[in-house]
Amino acid sequence: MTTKLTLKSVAKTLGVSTATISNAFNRPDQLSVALREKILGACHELGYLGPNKAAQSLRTGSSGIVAVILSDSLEYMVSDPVASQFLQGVSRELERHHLHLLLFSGQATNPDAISDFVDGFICYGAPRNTGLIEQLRLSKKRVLTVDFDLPGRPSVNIDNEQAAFDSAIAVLRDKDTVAVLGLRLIDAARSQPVGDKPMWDNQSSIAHRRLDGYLRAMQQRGLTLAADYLWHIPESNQNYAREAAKAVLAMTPRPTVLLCMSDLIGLSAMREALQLGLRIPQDIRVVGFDGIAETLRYHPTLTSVWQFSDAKGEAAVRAFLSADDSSQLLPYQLRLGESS
Amino acid sequence: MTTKLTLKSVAKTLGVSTATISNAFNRPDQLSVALREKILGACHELGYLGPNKAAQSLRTGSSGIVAVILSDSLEYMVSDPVASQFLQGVSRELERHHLHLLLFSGQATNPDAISDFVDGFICYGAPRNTGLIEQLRLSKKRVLTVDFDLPGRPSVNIDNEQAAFDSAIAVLRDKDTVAVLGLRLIDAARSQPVGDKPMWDNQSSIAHRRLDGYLRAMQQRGLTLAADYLWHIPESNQNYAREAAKAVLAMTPRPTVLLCMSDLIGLSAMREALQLGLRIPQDIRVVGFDGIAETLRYHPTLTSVWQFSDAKGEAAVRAFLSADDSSQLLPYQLRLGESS
DNA sequence: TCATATAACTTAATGCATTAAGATGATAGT
DNA sequence: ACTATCATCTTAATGCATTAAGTTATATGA
Repeated sequence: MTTKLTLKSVAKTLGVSTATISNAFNRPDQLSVALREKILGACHELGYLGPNKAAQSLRTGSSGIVAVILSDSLEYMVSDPVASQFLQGVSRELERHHLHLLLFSGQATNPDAISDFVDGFICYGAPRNTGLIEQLRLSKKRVLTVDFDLPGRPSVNIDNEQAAFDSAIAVLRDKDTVAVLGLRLIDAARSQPVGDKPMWDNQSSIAHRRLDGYLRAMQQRGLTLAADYLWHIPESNQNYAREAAKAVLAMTPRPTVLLCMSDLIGLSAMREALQLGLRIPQDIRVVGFDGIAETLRYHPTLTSVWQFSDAKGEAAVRAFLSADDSSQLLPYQLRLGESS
Repeated sequence: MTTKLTLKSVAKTLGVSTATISNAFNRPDQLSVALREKILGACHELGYLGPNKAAQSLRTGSSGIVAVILSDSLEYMVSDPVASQFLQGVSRELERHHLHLLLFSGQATNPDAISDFVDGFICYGAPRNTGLIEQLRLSKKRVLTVDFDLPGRPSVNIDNEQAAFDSAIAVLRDKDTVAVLGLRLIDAARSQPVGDKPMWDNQSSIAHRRLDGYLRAMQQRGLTLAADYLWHIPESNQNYAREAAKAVLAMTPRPTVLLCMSDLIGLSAMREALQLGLRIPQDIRVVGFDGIAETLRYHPTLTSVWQFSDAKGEAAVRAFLSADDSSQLLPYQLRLGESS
């Protein structure tokens, strides 16, 4: 049985001190080139792959791993094009810095369980789980939030209110009947009109910021949002969206404009409208949000706010790594499509 | 400035030994109930969340984190329905055991970098990167492979050869002209006929096992596979698949059967065939592989081998956690659709 | 009453590494 | 020739916890 390989055992084998082996791996300037090469060669021979990272992390307080917490379930996130774009950006930028990505869902996993293994958290989307928010608030590690705010923590976001305003103002006309297909406005698992149910977390959620923007644009056009024309959709997915679109399109008077809080919702709404024999944009205009590639392949193309989620992922990592604790707003772009 | 919270500092504060604090968290039977509750209460007060996991992991050699290595890039995996199904299963089963999932791509990340933080590796799909294979072979941690074999390591898989045979034999008739749209058969970045280029890793790759199954079925029907009718597709995605399908359908004689190594390829091939005005299954029959939900929504529905990737993910985790080092073959199911 | 078992804690060795401070010998400057 | 400097390596304190073995005090039994 070969003895376990550690700094100590390797040092003894080579007849040098542990400090020297450590320096050979971490601080080349601390020893002669000849000895360093001899050591690294011998380590390779022996099969010693370098200092144990857990010990290293314990000693130095840094592990090179960044945790990305997804507000929704991993399963959902992985299938949502916006989130997966964001993840691509994060992953790319982390790789550039030779850091590793620990991905997990805030639904099921407890950050405390892994907090000691990571250098910090990038938290994507406002968690519904208030316990999680509390843990992040109290965490001693660096925490960066994306698409929502946490008191005292830096964040990366776009100006959702202004972006929503821009997209709505570009589409709305006098006399329009407007319906809003909103994302996660209340605490309900099915698509339904918001009615007078208590809204979720008015402060920081992107959905409410967007709603504010829509309402401001409507106000400016002299329009009001009728009671049942504001819909809650629990997740940005086709089934929930279709359900809502179908119901909204059946209402009297029928909306002439659908303001949708995601492109996936927008696309579903358009499909539903076409199925009913409505013409776009003559009978009904549709506005999305996010900017996903699928909207370009589909006809009519969807008017939407493009927010470049992959760049957002990269920006999030850079903000996470910087010492700067201020929050930043990223640029977005309104792109008019055939849907309006 | 409040002092750093550690076992030691908490122990001093409470006037007990570090061992007792440790036992309060890990071995309740080692101390009186009263003291334990007093300790846990005090820790909560102080904001001490429990023993540092890095130190714990260093001492005990176990961290509660399982790494899942994806042979392809994270970006791709996340968008492939088969892989994402698998991941769902893995994630679900890990959560049941209160373990955490560290997800990363074998392309960009070095397992050695995180090896010390995890309890082992579940490796999904044969990596092209031979360095990675070597690292996994040499790893001191537990390694379980899925969809390929590594000498001396347990694996989870289906019988790809037999499954491919079953699907082909159910569709093939005498006088058929057969084309195979294969996945990752050679080392090339574009879709192309395999020709006489050297095949990739004949031993364990699922693609070659499937090819063997197709060929055995053809042989049994008295058919042979003509030279340019075996195609390589670099990745299971729409663009690559369409390219290949378009080329294959333009060949003379035109194939009457397309054996496709994934459902995504099968769907793309059907779209291409319909676009050319061909009737399915009268003019051309198509067979897929994997079993993804999208094939049920599409018409004609695709004949395919269903392999229940989410159950495979769960099985992989169970096999990983068990002490059993033997490999296991999971059941699959041939489902005939309108495409044959 | 005294030996013995048990419950409840503590001591101290250990896991694997980092790093400031110290030791040693060679080189250089005057 | 003597001191200052530098390169090169070692010593030893430290990070945060686990756990076998040891210590007390209390309970049990004859």
